Amino acid sequence: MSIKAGPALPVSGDPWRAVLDPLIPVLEQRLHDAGAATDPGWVRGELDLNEGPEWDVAIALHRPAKNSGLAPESLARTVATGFPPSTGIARVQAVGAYLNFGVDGAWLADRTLQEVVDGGDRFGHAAVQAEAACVEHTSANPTGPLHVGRIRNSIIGDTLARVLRASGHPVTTQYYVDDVGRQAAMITWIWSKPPSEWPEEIRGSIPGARWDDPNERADLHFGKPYPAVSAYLKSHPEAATEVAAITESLEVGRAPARHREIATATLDAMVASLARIGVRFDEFVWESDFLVDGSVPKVLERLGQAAHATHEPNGALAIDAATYGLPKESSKIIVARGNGTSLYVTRDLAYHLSKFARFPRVIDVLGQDHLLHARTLEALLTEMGEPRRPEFVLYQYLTAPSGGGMSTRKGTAVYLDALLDDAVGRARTEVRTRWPESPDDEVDRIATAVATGAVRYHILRVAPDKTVAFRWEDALSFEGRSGPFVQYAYVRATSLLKKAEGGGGAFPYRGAELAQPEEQALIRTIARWPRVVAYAARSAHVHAVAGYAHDLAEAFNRFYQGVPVLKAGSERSSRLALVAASRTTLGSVLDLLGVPPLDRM
RNA sequence: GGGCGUGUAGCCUAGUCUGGAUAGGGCACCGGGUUCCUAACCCGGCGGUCGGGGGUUCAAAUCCCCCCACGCCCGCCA
Repeated sequence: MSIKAGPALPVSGDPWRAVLDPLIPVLEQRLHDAGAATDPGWVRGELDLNEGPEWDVAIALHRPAKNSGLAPESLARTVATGFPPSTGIARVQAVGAYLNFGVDGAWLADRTLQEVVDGGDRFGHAAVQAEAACVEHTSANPTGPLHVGRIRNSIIGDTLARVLRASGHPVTTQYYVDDVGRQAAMITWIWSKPPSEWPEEIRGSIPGARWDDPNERADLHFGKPYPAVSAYLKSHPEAATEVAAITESLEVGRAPARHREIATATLDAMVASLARIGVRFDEFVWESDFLVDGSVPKVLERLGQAAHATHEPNGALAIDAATYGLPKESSKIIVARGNGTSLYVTRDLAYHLSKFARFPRVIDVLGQDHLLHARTLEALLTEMGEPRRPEFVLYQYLTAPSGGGMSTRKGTAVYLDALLDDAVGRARTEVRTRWPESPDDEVDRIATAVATGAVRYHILRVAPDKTVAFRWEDALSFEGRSGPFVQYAYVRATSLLKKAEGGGGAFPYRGAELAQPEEQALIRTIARWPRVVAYAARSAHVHAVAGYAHDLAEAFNRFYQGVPVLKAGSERSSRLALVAASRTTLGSVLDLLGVPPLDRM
């Protein structure tokens, strides 16, 4: 199951609306006159873009024919015969039980180019402001470098934020930093003494490089002993007790000296990795804040008085999970330990209350392994009498090349930085063969953008609820359905416009001059963009944007291949206008995907 | 055992919510294309029991039921 983000406002500048809106009542009237009245809204729901060899818009008439006892084929013929003129419609034909409408290509070209000129970079974006939204994503514990298994969260979250912004929502992105859980406590525990005093099992297990290299990045440095510590604690209860003591000290706001420093340094390094692929955060919310400001104790107080609260023999506070049908074997949700300290879900509750106080819409990007946590959170919100709910966007993890999850402990993790380094290296080789004379920093600039585009697109092209196995050769692909493919189309358009010396870039056009099949196909693809934005925002299916990006780039490449522009005759200006519109739309698409645009590559 | 998710050509994938015409792409493979705007491209070919079975329907990849396979989750971890 996947839980989708809610509705988005309709976007502006949709050329198809200018066709469909007036066509619908006409069609309804025709059906009525033919003796096949339809339910209100039926035509609007069924009539949609449905491209065929000779048509753009189609509707199947089986249903109204059946309801009225007519033969579908004859109904289609009756309705098609003598169909009155309608905006943008050039042809109406009945094919079997289908009614097909062909759009006037010149009209659509004029309309679409005008929309792009009017909208500019905001073509396809919402014209009105929607409610403020908070998108929480990534939120990985600051206990070591980010690996690729988690990166889907960051890229989907970042892209969703971009898509929602385009559809009119002022968006705040948040990274929820768990600095008070057991994992953070483990890091603090081991680093609270010099490595020379570490247990041999931990010190000896760190392979290769020095663990005390002061020049090492903080996430690698502080995270290095983590897997060994985790294993060590399982067989050393006295050490586990020490870690528990740290957890308790965090709970009351008395963190050990270096605790925050380590967490901050580690987080900074992780965020720096994400910045390489254009993922940025508006706010970092520290879990400890909710302990310090007293909101967690308040949550516990409310839960203690809740209808299904039970007190365990050792003093732990629980809520009866059976009431909510949660698949908990214990059928209890523990919200406070026997020693009175809070748990992740309790603190998350406080966090969500704080989000509800600020944002009309609250969206959480979560790995599907957190589904039960999401359900638990909802159950506890109900228990507290809180009516509001976050919207969850769930995704499956990327698995390791060997199959199975990526795990630092098992050594199956592929780190984000390693992936990016490889991608940049490969891209550099490609760029160098094309631009042997360019200076190194220029080659690096292009290679970095290409690598970023490849990696982001590789993640975004697949629906989030699909489990995908990470494979280097796929992630580093620069051809076919890839980020660089889209970047390349943008480069071609940019280069063309540069050579055309358009100055302000405003080229007079006449839609009637854009009649080549490649031109018409490209125009139809551009015209679809506003609907793609609206759909992606409504459904939280950001992969629809990636799919569209390929369609648009492909349509442009075919046009580029088949239709001369600079050497064209009287159509030159119109074609340049189409190139400019393509570039604007491609730029907008790249922006929403977070794939960097390039002027050459 | 229960919950959730996934299953579409050799490999990857869109479409499934909201049933509709010949199931779209990409990789790989085979064959073409550059005196011309960047060949990270374009054109053609090859390749499909939409996991299996039943059902509903004029019509099923799509909806319903059963089954199979794989992944994740079911902690006083996060």
